[in-house]
Amino acid sequence: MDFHQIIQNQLQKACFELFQVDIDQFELQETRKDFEGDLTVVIFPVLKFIKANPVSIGEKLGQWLESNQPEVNGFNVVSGFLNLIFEDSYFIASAQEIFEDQAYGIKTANVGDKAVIVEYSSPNTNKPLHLGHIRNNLLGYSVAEILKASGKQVYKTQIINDRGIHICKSMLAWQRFAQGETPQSTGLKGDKLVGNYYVRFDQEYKHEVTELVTQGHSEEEAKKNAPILLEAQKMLLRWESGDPEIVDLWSTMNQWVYDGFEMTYKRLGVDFDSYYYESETYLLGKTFIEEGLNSGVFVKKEDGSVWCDLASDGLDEKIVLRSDGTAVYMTQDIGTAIQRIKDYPDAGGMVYTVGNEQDYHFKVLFLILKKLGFEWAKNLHHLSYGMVDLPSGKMKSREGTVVDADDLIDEMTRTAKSIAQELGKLDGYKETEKETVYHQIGLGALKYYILKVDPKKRILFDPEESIDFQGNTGPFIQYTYARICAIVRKSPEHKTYQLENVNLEIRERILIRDLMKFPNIIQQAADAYSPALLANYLYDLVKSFNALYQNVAIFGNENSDQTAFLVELSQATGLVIKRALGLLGIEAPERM
RNA sequence: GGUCGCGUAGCUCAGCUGGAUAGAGCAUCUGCCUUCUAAGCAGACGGUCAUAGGUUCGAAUCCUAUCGCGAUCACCA
Repeated sequence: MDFHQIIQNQLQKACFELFQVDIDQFELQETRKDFEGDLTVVIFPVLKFIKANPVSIGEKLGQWLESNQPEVNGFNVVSGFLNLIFEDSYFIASAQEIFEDQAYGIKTANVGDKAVIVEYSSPNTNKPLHLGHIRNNLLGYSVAEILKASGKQVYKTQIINDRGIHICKSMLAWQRFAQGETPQSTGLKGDKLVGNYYVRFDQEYKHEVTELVTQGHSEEEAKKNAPILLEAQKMLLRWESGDPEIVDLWSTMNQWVYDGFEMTYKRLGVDFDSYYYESETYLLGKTFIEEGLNSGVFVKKEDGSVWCDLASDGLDEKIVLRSDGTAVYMTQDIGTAIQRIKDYPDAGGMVYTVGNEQDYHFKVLFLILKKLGFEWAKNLHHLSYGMVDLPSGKMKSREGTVVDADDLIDEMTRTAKSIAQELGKLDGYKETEKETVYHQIGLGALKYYILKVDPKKRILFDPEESIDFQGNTGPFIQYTYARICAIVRKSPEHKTYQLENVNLEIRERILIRDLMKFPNIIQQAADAYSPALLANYLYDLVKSFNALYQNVAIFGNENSDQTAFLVELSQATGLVIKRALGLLGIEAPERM
């Protein structure tokens, strides 16, 4: 049973015995570092029930707990705060439990519980992944891992936008200008190759537009009638009619892109359990429009278009089917959601990792699904995140101001390498081992930098200044883990210690308290869909550890029980750090 | 204009189910490498928590208004 709960119950009992009042909720919080104590009871809320001086109430409750709860060893009252001091043995025993628990903090999924589908990444197939996708991927992956750790079965998936005019643009430019180039012939990653032709299309298009304007056409007209655009539109029609030549080229080029994406995912360390493609799902929603019409959720207008009236929910009307009977974005998303639940019958909800520019869309989508009467519709969550901006402003692919995902990963790895070489770490390692560690550190820096920020806030990313390796950063945490590994490596073989020979100073108590919070933090992070919560906890933990282990000589201490305890405590800390890093998708090198 | 989000130290961010003196890192300055990894530790400097009201024993946190920044409001995706 949770210890806080025990104290809660005891306080209730104490109030009943001492004051004859029944209070079932007390405000408990961790004692602030600058006061003596471990757990604090805030007395003020109690004043509503007991008319007395808060200090005297605190004193009485403190005394009662001290004599009735063995773990409570002492207390003090500062203004309206009752600080409880726990027995050393309570902390030592807790540290030992953590040390021995092979899966500390991680719950395994209950068989009966509903699974969760987490969607993330979901790129277009006409250009390579960039910094924005990196935030999306890291968030989605990490949230999926956190949900798993909180005891849920999770399926990771994505929907790939593999159809539409933008794909045709790349295809057309490739046909015209590539002279049969392939990823194999050029050595380029497939997504980069295709992306180049997307850019090439745009150049050509702009060129044609200016030409038309000089010939005397209006700009608006020119933009609509540039020959290359008209041809791309024709190509889209041929694709839709299933023209084998076009479909063939389409699937070849898409495969190049997928291969390229897969390489980037691998480097990022993210993965998926399944993939959905819009080319296969874009017709799915239509059948449900029919059902919605029958049940009165949707209405058909005279021109044949179908709408959902959300005015009673404070929103406006939303179109769900065009007058020509074709699907819109919303139609597809309705269909895809339903399809996914069919594909994963054990799933009871979904998380969509999509940028905050689509807040309104998802609000509407979830509402419509609810109105259609799906049981799982109440468990849909939009994991909405802010843009990643550059100092120069928004990233714009047309202006060439995007930060490419692969380039960024390379850059981070290179920086890690040069810093490590400067510091003379990793001497005596094989070249391949070094490269692995550089990659781990470079990516650790990037991932932590992005994940530590509250998802809903915008991130300002300065590629020039790159990312720090000092302070509140991934490498700092990885470094601490590596140090712990060194302590364990160099410690005398493990011996058990005599409890009574172990002394706890304030810093040990703080560290153990931090460790004890871990399961709770996972739950909170899962509830809030926020890796940032976990990242910031991790930083606090590492700070606590460093503060302790910089000022304590572990080895060479004549009290060998104390040494054994400190080694065990650092091992327990290492365990939690590694696990927490894992939930953020960050690897923990044992030496760096 | 309507709706939603954000605004905390020079910079990047924590803290937000109301609780003690608002915390870190970077930058600047001062110490600490003959003992487990100095990617570190200890310390100094730095704040009208956008502004103004309100709620109460108590507000960075909740409510209202205002200002600033961003997103969104298509028979686009």
